[in-house]
Amino acid sequence: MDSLEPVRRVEIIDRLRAAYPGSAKELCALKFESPFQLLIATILSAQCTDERVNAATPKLFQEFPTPQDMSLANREDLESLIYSTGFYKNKAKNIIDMTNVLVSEYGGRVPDTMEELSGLPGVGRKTANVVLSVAFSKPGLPVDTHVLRLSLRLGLTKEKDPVKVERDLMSWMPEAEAGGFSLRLILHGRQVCSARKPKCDQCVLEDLCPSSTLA
DNA sequence: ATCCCGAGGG
DNA sequence: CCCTCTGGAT
Repeated sequence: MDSLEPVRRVEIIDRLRAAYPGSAKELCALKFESPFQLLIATILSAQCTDERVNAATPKLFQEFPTPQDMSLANREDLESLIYSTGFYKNKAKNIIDMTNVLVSEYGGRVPDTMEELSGLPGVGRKTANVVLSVAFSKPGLPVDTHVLRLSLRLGLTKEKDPVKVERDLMSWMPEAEAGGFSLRLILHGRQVCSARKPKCDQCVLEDLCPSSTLA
C-alpha cells in the first residue's frame, strides 16, 4: 500500500464533492417526502431508471399514502401502478409483504437500522443503505453497479462483490461522507465514467485514476 | 444487444 | 456462485 494512497482518497472525495455539491438528500434523484416513500421508490428502482420510478410514484403514493394502505392493496392494482418499472410481480409482492411487516412489527414506521431494514422482505443491503444515508442521514454506502464499476476503475477496491466493496470503502471512508460519496459516484458514472465509453478527457479525477485512457 | 441506484432462491 | 425476474431507453 502506497503511503500516498490516503491522500489520493481524500482528493477523490474532495473533487467529487466540488463537482457534485449538496447533501445526500439533495443529490438523490428519487422523489420522496418521507422515509417510507424513499423505501418504496428505492425498491422500485431495481434495474430501472430513476426517471421512470419518479413517473410512477406520484400516483402510487396518492392511491396508497401509508404503509397500512399499501399493505391492504389489491395485488393487481399495485402491479398495474408499478408495471413500467419492471420486475413488477416481484416488486408488488415484496411491497405488500414488506408493508405488512412495517405494520405488524414496526407500528407502521420505517426502522432506521441496517439489521431491521435489511430484514424486511424485498429489502437488501443496497436499499437499506439508501434509506439509512438519504432518509435518516446515517452512515451508509449503497453499492450499485456504478459505485462498483467506478471503485474498481479508481483502484479503490479489488473486490467484485458489492458487500466486500462496501466494507473496503467504509474501512477508510469518513462516516459522514459515505452517503454523499455513493450518490456522487453514481452521478459521475452516468455523466462521465460510463460503462461503455468513459469520457476520461472530461473527468475531474483523470490524473488520480489508474484506469485513465489518456496519455 | 446492452444498460438501468437489486433481491431472493437454488 | 448461479439463475430468475421485467419494461423501457438507447
